[in-house]
Amino acid sequence: MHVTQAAIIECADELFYQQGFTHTSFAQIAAKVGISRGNFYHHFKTKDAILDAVIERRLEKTRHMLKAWEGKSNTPAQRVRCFIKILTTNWSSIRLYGCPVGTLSTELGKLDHPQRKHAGEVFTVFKDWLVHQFVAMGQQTLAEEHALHVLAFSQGTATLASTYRDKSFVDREIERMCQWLQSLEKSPAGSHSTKGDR
Amino acid sequence: MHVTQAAIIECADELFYQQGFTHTSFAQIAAKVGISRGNFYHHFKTKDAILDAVIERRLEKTRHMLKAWEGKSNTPAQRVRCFIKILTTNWSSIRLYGCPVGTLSTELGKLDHPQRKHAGEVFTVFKDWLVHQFVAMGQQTLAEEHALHVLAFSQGTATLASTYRDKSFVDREIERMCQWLQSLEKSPAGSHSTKGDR
DNA sequence: GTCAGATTAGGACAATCGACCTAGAAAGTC
DNA sequence: GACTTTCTAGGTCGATTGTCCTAATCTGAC
Repeated sequence: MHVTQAAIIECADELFYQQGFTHTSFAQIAAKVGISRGNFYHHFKTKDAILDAVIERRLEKTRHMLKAWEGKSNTPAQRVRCFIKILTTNWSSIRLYGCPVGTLSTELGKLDHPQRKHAGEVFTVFKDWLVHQFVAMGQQTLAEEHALHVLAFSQGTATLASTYRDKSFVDREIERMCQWLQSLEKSPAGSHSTKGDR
Repeated sequence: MHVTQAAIIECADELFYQQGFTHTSFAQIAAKVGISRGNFYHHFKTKDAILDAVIERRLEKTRHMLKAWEGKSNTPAQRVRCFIKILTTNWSSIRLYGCPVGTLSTELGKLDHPQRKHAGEVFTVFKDWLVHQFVAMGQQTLAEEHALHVLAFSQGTATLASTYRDKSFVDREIERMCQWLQSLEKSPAGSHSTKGDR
C-alpha cells in the first residue's frame, strides 16, 4: 500500500534531517511510522533506496514551494527576498538542525556516498530559480554568480546561527542581504539595457 | 606513553573531519594509529573523551595559527584577508570534506551531543580574533557584526563549494569579500573618531 | 637484578546495525 | 466461495558498534 510507503519517506525525511543519515536507523524510522522493522524490505531494499526517495521528495517539495512563491510575489526581487527570509520562516527547525539541504549534502560528501550529487540537486533547483529571478531583474551577466552568492549567504548564516542558536544574528544578516539586493535593483548594471524578457 | 596518546588524537581528528564523528569507529582510528583496539581504553575511557581531546587540539591549533598571522601581516585588514583566503589555502581538503569547524558543529548539533558547545568554541576563537581586527580598523561599533559576517561567508562558501566541488566559485566569493573589506577600510565609519585602543 | 608502574595486544561482552527470510494476514479479482 | 497478489509482523543472520577485562610486555627507578 503506498500510503505506508509515503509515511516511511516522510518519517525518514524528518529523521535524516534531525539526526543525520548515518545516525538514523531502520528501527527508529519504523518506530516513528508505527510499523515493524522487518516490513521495510518490502518497500525499500536498502537504506540507500530510502535516501533516494527522501531526496526525490525534497526535490518535489522544493519545486512546489518555489512555484508557490511565483504566485505570491509580483517582482523578482520580492521573490528573492522570499528565499532570503526562509531562514526566519523555518527558524525553529534551523536553529536546532541547520539547513536540511546543506547538512545532508555535507554529510553525504564525508561518506563519499553515491547519492551525494543527487542531494546536491536540491541546491541546483534553488539556484536555477534564483538565476531566473536575477535575469528578470536585468542581471543576466551576473545572474549565476548572484544566485550562488545568495545560496552561500543562506548556508553560512544557517550554519553559524545554528551553532550559536542566535536569532538576532539571522535578522542582521537578512537585513544586510536585503540591502545588497536593493542596491542591485537600483543599478540595473545591464551592459546593454534590456526590454523583452530575454 | 603520551606520544601514542597524541597520535590517537591526531588520527581521530583527521578521521572525524573526513568521515564525521558518528561514522568513525574505534577500529578505524586504531588501524590508522597502528595499535590494537583494546588499547584505547587505557588512553580514553569513551568515544566522547576522544572527541573532547580532538576539540581541545583544534582550539590549540587555531589559536596558534591566528598568532602566526599576527606576525605575518602588518595591517588588521591584511590579517582578515588571511582568514578570508583560508578557503583557498585549504581548498584540497575543503573541497572534499567542507569546513572542519562548521561540519563538526553541525553534526554535534544534530546528535544533541553534550560537546556541541565545546565544538562551537572554535568558532568563538576565530570570532574574537576577527573582532579584534575590526576594532583595530576603527570599526568598534560594528566589529562583532562584521566578524560574524565574515565567519558566515566562510561557512556558506565552504558548504556550497564542497557540494559542487567548484574552485572558481570560491575565488569569486573571496574577491567579493575582499572588495567589501576594502570598502570598510576606506570609510572608517567611526561615529566618534577613536584614539586609544578602547 | 628486582620490582612497580605504564603500556600494550587480544579478545569477550551485550547491544545494535543493515539486510534478509518466512509465515500469515489483508485486500482485491474472478 | 477459491485464488492471487500485496502487505505486514516477527525473527534471524553475520558484521560491527562502544565498552571493558586480563594477561603479557615494556620501561625506568632503585
